[in-house]
Amino acid sequence: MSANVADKTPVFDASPNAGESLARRHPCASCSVRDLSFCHCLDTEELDELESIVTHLEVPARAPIIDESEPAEFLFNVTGGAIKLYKLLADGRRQITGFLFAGDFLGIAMKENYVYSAEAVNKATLCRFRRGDLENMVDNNAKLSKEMLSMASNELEMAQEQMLLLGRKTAKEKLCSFLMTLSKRAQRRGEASSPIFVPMSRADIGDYLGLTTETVSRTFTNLKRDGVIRLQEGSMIHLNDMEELDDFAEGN
Amino acid sequence: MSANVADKTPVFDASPNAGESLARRHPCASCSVRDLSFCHCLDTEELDELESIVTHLEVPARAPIIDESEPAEFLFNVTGGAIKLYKLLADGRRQITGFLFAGDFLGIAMKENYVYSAEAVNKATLCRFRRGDLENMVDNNAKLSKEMLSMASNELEMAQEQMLLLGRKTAKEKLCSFLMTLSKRAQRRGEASSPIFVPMSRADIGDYLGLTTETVSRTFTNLKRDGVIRLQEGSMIHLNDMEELDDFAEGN
DNA sequence: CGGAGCTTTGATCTTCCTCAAAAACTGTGG
DNA sequence: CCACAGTTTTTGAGGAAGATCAAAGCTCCG
Repeated sequence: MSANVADKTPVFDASPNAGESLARRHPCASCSVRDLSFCHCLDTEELDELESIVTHLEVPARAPIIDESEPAEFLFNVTGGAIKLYKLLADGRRQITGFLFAGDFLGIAMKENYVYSAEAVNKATLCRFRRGDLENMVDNNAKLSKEMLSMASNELEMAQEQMLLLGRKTAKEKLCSFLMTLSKRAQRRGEASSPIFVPMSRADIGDYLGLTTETVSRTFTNLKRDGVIRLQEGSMIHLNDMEELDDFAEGN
Repeated sequence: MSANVADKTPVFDASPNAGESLARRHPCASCSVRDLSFCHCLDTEELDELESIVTHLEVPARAPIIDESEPAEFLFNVTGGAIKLYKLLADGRRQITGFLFAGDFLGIAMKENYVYSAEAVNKATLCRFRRGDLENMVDNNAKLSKEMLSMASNELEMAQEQMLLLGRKTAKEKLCSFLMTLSKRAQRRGEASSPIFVPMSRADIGDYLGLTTETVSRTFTNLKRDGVIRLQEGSMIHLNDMEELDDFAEGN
C-alpha cells in the first residue's frame, strides 16, 4: 500500500550532473515552467536554496504519487504531464477533486497525513520536496508564504466553482464547463484555446464531474452531433464555437 | 443591487463607547470568540492595531452581506449567528458553498471582486475590515499571514470533502454527512455533540447538498422513522446513534 | 495480428426532481 | 391569548435525467 513512487529512488535526478553548465547546476533557474510555478517569486539566491532541497522525478502513466491518510512526507511541483487528485469512499466510489498540470503545486491543503490521493494521468515529471524542508523555507520567506496563500486562495475559488457544477449543473452543462475550463487554462498559458489536449479517460472525466463513464460518452456524442465539438486524434478536442460552449456551461 | 449591510452604517459599533472600561477600549482582548478566530494569534499590541481598523456590525436574519462580482471592499469575521455563502447560475439555481459560524472568517478567497455572495441565516454579528487595511496588516505580520494560510488550507480540505459528497453520495449519505459535520464542529467547540442546533431552512440544506427541499424533507422523515434522529423544538436535532449516523455518512 | 482495455451504444431501472396540495409553524395585530 | 396570513415543511403522484447492466466497436501496443 505504500509502494508509492514517492518512496522510490527517483528515475531522473538532476543532482548527479551538477558542476557542469549553469543549466545543470541551476536547473531551477532555467526551468521552463518556472513562471507558472510557485518558485517564480524567488531570486537566484533563494533558488539555490530551493534547489538544495529538491529532487526531480519522472513517473509513468497511472503511477500513484500520494495516498490519502498516509503520512505527508513529500510535497510536489508538477513540471510536466497531468496528475489527478481524488478521494474514495469505502465501496470504491471515487471523486476526482482536481487535475494538476505543469506548474501546479501538489500539497497545499496538507496536514500530518495526506487528505487525498494523487496519481499520474499520463507520463509526468515532478519536483519533490520533503514537507519539513519546504515548510521551513516558507516560514522564513515572506514572498513564498504570500505565494502559498495566493495559490490556496485560487484553489479555493476553483473548488467553489466545482461545487456549483457538481451540485447544480446538468450533464451537458458539466461537460461544457469542463471543456471551457481546460480551454481557458490553455489560453492563460499562451497555448491555443481551441484544439485542446484532454489526456484523461472518460472514467476520469466522469469521476471529476460526478457522472458515469457512459453519461460522459453519451454527452460527448450529443455535443459532436450538434456540432459543438469535434474529436481529433491524439486526445485533442476541437471547440467549434467557444461562445456557444460557454453559454451551455453557464446554463444559458 | 448594492443595498448591502456592508454599505450601511453599523447597527452596533463599539468605537463610540471607547475610553471607558478595558473591555470597552479593548473589546478584542475580551472577545468571547477570539480563540476561535484568526485573531487568536495576535498579542495585545497587535490587537490594538486590529481594533483600530475594525467595525462591529449586527445584521438581521436574511440580510445580504456581500454580493458576488461586486468590488471586494470589506472582509469579515463572524462573531455570532450563522452566515451562508453561495453562488448562483443565471436562471436562479443556487449552490451554497459553506456555512460560517462564530469565529469563522469571511473573505479568504477574495480577488478585487467577491467571488461568491453571503447572507445571514439568522441574526448575526460581524467584525468588518476594509480589505486594504487587513491585507496591510497581514503583509506585515508573519503570524497573521501563517494563520490565513492555515485557514485557507482548512477551507480547501472542507471543500474537497464537499465535492466528494456532491459528486458521489446519495441523498441519505449527504444528509447524514451534513449532520455529522455540524455535530463534530459543535464538539470541537466544546458544545454537546448531540442535540445540535440546525438554524438553516430545508431549502438552504438542499442548496448546500445538491438536493431539492422536498428530498431533504423526505430524507429527514426517513431518518426519523428509522430512529436515527429526533427533531426537537427550536431547530434542535437529536442524533440517536452517532456511530450509525457516521456509517451512513460514509456509505457503509 | 491479437487481445486487453477503452469507448460507444442500447435497453431498462432507480433515484431524485417536478408539480401540486395539505399540514404545520411563525409572527402580528386585535 | 387567539385568529389569521404568510411562509416553511411535509406528503403524494408522476416524470425525467442519469445510473446500471450488457454487449458490440475501437485503439493501441506488444
